[in-house]
Amino acid sequence: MESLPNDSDIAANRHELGRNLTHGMLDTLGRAIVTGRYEQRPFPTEAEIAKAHGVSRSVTREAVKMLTAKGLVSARPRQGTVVQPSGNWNLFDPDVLRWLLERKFSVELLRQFNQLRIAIEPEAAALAAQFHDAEDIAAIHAGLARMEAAEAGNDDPLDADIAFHLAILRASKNPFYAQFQMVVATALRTSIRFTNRMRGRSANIPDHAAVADAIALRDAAAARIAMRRIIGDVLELIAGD
Amino acid sequence: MESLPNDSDIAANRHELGRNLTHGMLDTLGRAIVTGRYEQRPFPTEAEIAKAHGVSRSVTREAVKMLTAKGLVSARPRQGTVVQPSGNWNLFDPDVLRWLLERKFSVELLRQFNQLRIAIEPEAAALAAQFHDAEDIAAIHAGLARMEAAEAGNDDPLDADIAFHLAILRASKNPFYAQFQMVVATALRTSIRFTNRMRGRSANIPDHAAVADAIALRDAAAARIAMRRIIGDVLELIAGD
DNA sequence: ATGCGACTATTGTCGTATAAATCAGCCGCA
DNA sequence: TGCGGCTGATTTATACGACAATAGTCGCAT
Repeated sequence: MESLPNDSDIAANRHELGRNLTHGMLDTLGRAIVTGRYEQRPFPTEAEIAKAHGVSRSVTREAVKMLTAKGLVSARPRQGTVVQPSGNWNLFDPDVLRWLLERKFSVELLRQFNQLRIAIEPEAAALAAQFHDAEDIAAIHAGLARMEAAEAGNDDPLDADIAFHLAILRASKNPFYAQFQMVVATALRTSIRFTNRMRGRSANIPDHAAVADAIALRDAAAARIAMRRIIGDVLELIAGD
Repeated sequence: MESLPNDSDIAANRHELGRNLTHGMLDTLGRAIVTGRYEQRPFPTEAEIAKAHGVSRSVTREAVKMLTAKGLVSARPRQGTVVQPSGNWNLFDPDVLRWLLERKFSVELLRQFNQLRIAIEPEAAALAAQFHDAEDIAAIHAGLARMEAAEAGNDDPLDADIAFHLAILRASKNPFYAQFQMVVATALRTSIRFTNRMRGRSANIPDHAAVADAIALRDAAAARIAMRRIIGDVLELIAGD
């Protein structure tokens, strides 16, 4: 039932993801996979994809290779390209996470993600308390200041909240924790619609200030507890909906 | 100083990573990048890579595209391919992590990794205590049994230890925690040489048994504490060297 | 001196051709 | 009939060659 692509299809694809045809294909295929479009029907062959989207097989192959690198598919001669079980997907790849949250959003997924945050961020705060430098403290306080400004309507509450949490992850001085900057930013940003619907949603400034203070005082235990309270509140909000 | 490839170079590349030419190139380039070979000199152009390794530009391009997908490089016309700052690398990609640990191993990296584990695994144990099913308990006990067998020389201690920890991550029933299975397995396996050099290295069976018992009894707090002790010990071992 | 345009190096895209892998089905033999 | 190898078809893997698009760079003209 696939018709030959017309000019508008091609044009849409060409500008789909800013960059180039390959990235457009990557985005299109990635979204299709995470939304489960190929759970029943088999994944199309390279030739079919190329024809259906009006691009060359080279472009298709490079997009499929990127999906392979992210763990979404695996390709073997004669057998074709097959979608991997979701357990093999690299959930910490920003693209994969974005596709999941944008296209397959669910409260369950949001809950599971915050269960991860409650492991990561309190420990990151504890590490930040130990290893931060002046620059980190400045960034954390800047984030806090932006949250206060947002409270008064002079800044974006989400961006401010994100900036605060990212500054702490960075201050941990541990590349594995720093890695979560992208993950947390992506997830917070895509889940904003949900959390906003839930309430007027002004983040708890005193709790955030408590974290910042504990870090500045190099009190790792207090920082851990304070951060745990922040994310614990979010979790309760989600669970108790 | 790059000479034209000879037949043995090509043959070596062809069988380098089991799969195919593209994966061989991916592995070669990935290792070169994480070892910092291109920190001073610029990253070669596609044409240069293709010629230097005796493969076509198609293969080169697909390998570079996979590196792009993992965040190691970024390519723009006329400017060429440039290595991204290591903060942009996807450290939770099994390939990237393996390259890092195999080729750039350091005690510092091992310490930072276990700082991550001490955040993840205790919380995973707590979740496992809440959400495990019979199958999970069986897997955890199987891992424990293998560790005891290894103690007596009847099994591989590392494999047994890994199996135990992976079973708990899986039992958390949270895909984000399950994601760390590959990461933990990769890191433990590649760091075995170091940990073995450090001591006769028989894992602390009673501590592991305590975790298993707490999970089986659905005592989340106890499971968290017990797991934290296990990894805390590892961290002390590393820090106090 | 400065701005504009031509040049050029590099990735982006395309099409085609051939190789290799592997599965299904056929054919022959016992 | 049953089994095993052979053959063909399908799909990815690899290769090559060409041109387009893009973006620095350099030089020229004003």
